[in-house]
Amino acid sequence: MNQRPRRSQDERSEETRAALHRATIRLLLERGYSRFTTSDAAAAAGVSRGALTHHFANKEDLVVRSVAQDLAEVTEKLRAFLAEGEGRRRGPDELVDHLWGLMAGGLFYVTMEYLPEARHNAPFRDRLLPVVRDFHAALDALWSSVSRAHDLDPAEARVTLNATLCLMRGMVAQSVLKPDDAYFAGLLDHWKAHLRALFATGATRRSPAPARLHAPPP
Amino acid sequence: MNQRPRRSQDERSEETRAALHRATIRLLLERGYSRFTTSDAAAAAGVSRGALTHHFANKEDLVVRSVAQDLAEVTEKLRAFLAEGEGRRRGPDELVDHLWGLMAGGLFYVTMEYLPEARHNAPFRDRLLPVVRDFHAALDALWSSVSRAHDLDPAEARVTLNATLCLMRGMVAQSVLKPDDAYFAGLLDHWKAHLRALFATGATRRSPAPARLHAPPP
DNA sequence: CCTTCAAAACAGGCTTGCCTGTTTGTAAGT
DNA sequence: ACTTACAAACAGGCAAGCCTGTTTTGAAGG
Repeated sequence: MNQRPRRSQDERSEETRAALHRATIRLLLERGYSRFTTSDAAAAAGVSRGALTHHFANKEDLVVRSVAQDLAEVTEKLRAFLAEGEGRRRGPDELVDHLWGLMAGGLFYVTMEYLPEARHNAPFRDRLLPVVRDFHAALDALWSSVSRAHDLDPAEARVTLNATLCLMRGMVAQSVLKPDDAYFAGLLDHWKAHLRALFATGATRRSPAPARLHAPPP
Repeated sequence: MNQRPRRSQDERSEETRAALHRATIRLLLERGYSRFTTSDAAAAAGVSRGALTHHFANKEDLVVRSVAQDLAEVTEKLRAFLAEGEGRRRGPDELVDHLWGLMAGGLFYVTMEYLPEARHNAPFRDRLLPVVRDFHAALDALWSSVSRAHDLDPAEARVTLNATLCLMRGMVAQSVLKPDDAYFAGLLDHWKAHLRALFATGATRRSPAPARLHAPPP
């Protein structure tokens, strides 16, 4: 029937692992961590459970490496988006929309699946920590490029853009039990206005941003 | 030995249910939903598993009613905090600190435990929806009282304070895999400055807040 | 006041299904 | 030939729901 091309061992392994990575992320998104079984992962990837156990030490190992792979791909997509708009001085609105598409499009739903496990499973968390550390480092590097492109104070921009992601994480979490698109659109509009103000002032080094005009009460 | 006072049926039931509610929230916080078993809940509450099954139809029922109870208590605590500072015109810093204490002190960790289950278990979600709807309604009512006390535009204040909670949700989520207190302190400072600016301008009805000074790019 | 009895509250064992890690067996590459 | 990649059966554990008894309470009747 299907005349299989002769693949090298490395190719076979790589294809099997990649298929399992994809299946794992997809199943985490669609069914959640508690319903995610290694049998389902193998079936969804089109390989046997034996193949899975051969390539991954255990369930945690499969999830950690799948998440690492996924985050690397997300980083690359975001880098490409920012690089693409490098010359044409895009405003913050498009950045917000793109980040929201990323987060609400699955990234943070997957994150919400493994966070509880990470919180209660120390070995799992310890393996995940360097993965997300690298991800956050990559984000900070991207935020630096944004601050350079828009002449913003780098430290200020980093805080602001990290706050943007935190806001979106909270929104995605809330969206699970609050089916109200207008509410979230309103929050995004509010935030876009805030960012436009910060971007427009330039917020150059040492100059006080508008949000800092008022000293704390005595 | 211990001469038990004769309790009415209602008292017995209420005490048993309350003990199970408390144990459920505590175990969700400490061990997570996936590790949360009805046996553990009964043991932690000091009652038998039979007592649990008598008062709660199933595991979901126990969790939903425990969460509802917990959210009601949180609402009451927050209401008391706001009422207490009604006269003395507290600034937004104290509100942020109080909300952060609430969220990071357990509230959102518990939420993160049942959100994934709610996302994939439709009956569970359907039972949870009215519970959180009431909670959000109570919050909006509290935000209204804040906007009244500080002469803020009610709609603007509602969006801002809901954004505050979303930001904190995202921060708490991130804190699971980012052990960096300085990072979160920086985000909170940033947000406090933002709120101080909004509160100081008064942001009376129809008057443009500072964040709205700049029109979107053409 | 005391007895009686039904209903609610409680206690604990059983069982079935499922999922993980392991082991043993087979085929494909080098 | 020998190692790696894959396949499938096995064994152990665990938790939810169910089911069968036991105790406590409340109310009515004598």
